[in-house]
Amino acid sequence: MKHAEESFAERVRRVVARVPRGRVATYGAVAALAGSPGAARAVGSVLRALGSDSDLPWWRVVGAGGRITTSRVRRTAQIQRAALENEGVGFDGSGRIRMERHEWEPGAESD
DNA sequence: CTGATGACAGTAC
DNA sequence: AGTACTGCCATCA
Repeated sequence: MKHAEESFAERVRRVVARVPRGRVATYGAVAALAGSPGAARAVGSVLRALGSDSDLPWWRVVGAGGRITTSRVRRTAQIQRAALENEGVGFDGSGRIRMERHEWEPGAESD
């Protein structure tokens, strides 16, 4: 069935919702999966405007190289890191996520 | 439609 | 390795 023209935000939410627990995806990857490669910044805007009633696992979206970029908005970085560690995501000594271990590979969701 | 903004990304120093 | 600057793209006034 054909869906109506979904906005970029709609597609982003859908992609983020697909990210399995214990895995993370970069903004760039989400943007590409949403159909607009290079729109990483736009992805950030979408996630920022989510809301408290959103069940979207926004914390599974990280910056390039597994860096937490949410520090730009607030102390959200602390919450995000706690949530990720809670899911079993490992960080290295520099506060970066071990992407080699936790980078989400679309299609290969079998763990 | 033009301009400003922003949970980014890549390059330069 | 950390900071600064530029580029890209979607949303908002």
